[in-house]
Amino acid sequence: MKEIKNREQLNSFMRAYKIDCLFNPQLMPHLKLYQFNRGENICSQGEPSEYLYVLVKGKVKVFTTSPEGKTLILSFKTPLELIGDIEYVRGTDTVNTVEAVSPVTMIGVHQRWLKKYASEDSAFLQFLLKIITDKFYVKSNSLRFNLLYPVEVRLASYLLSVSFDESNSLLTGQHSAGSLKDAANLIGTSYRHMNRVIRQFCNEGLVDRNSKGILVKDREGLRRLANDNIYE
Amino acid sequence: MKEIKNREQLNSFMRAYKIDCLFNPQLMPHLKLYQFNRGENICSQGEPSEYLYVLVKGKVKVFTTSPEGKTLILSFKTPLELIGDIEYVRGTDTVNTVEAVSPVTMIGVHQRWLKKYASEDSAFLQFLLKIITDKFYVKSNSLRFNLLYPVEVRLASYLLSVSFDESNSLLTGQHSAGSLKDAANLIGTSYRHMNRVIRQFCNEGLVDRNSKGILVKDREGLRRLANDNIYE
DNA sequence: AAAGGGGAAGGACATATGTCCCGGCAATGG
DNA sequence: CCATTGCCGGGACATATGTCCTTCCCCTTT
Repeated sequence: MKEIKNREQLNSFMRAYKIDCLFNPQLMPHLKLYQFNRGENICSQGEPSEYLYVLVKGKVKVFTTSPEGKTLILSFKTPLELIGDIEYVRGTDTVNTVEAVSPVTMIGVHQRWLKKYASEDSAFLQFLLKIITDKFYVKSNSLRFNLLYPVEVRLASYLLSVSFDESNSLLTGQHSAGSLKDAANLIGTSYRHMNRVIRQFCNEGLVDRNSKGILVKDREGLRRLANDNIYE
Repeated sequence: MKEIKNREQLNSFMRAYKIDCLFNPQLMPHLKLYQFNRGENICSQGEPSEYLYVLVKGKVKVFTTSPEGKTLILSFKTPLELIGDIEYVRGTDTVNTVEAVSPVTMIGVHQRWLKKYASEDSAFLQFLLKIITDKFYVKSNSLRFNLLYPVEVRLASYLLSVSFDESNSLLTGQHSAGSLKDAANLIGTSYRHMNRVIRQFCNEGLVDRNSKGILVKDREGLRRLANDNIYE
């Protein structure tokens, strides 16, 4: 993570997403712009939550780790989205880990200033409400999707999510074996079973396997299989 | 549903849950107290959402119906809880069906008055935020639970939820065959498989099967099996 | 170059869950 | 009282997924 000290850029993001009116004047000086590299963690489960972030560019994945050490994917998010909102409202430690899957830009503000200047600000509260409510709605769908569809569909959906960012440009299309292990954990299945499904995808010409990992070949085919993408 | 025209009772509920300060004076005259019978629907998926309800007594179950006609349980709720909050914030039709599983008392207020008198009220907005955020948190856990545990555990959990109300008093302990069919849909499995699991429960002495349906025999045993109850 | 180590893919088997269907029992109507 | 209908429990089989373990390949070390 590194801070981008560019006031003009920060303002232009706020104008682009029409969020400049959400932060009252006293809050403005405490807004900062941050850049995260691909693979970097924005926040980690269990750690104290200090900042509220507004995702304005790039894509992140949100996942949780169970007591037994299994990880489970919760969602992928693209702008406009909030990170750390639940923790801010509940006053708890970070609930889920958030990782950048493409280069990510965020507006960050320390909870201290929000408590001081925004906790009575109805425009800001309404914005929080809207975002959290939408998140809740998405999670409801995700729950349904996960219980109703087999690993095959979830994997297709996962591959689409990590291969393309919010502008739909190809990120890599290439997934190393290491990241595949993650992927298995993330969609809630065993590595073994995932291999089975990958093999099936190879036979169907959807992806290709090489010494480096696997490569997405037929994006449209995957999309057809995934129907509706759960993870975003 | 029937309205209970008892101002004193309404006020005593509000005092008991310390929510009297949430509704500003203009809103007060528009609060009504409603009673729902066991089995009655509070709201139904797809219908326009008009009221925000505050659950102050009893227990409800929340479930969703997929395009293919499968129903899936989302949660059980006990006081203090809101019904219709997501719909109010998003301005959408009812997302999930909510049904009373015990006699239920709710405070209801039409969205029209909320929009008029409460949309800038930061105390009320903060309350909404808190409740919805908690809901979101619970749903995250539920998602994890559903993906990590087999039908056996979910069924035990379900039986506990529908057999006992919020004061933990026994509701019926008896589940008719008809309601079992629902149960299967609700926990996201086939009726056939549920029967298998019930048979297993019988062998283990957890429940008993008779001509009328099944009867919970060993509540503690079920609780042990369910670990942590997902549905509430 | 030979030997060893580590990780990844896939075989073999076990378990969980779904689908189809049949036989029995109870309610209903004649 | 008997025949019909419909629902329910459970058998048989199919499919999805998990677990364990062996084999193979690549890389490092000697």
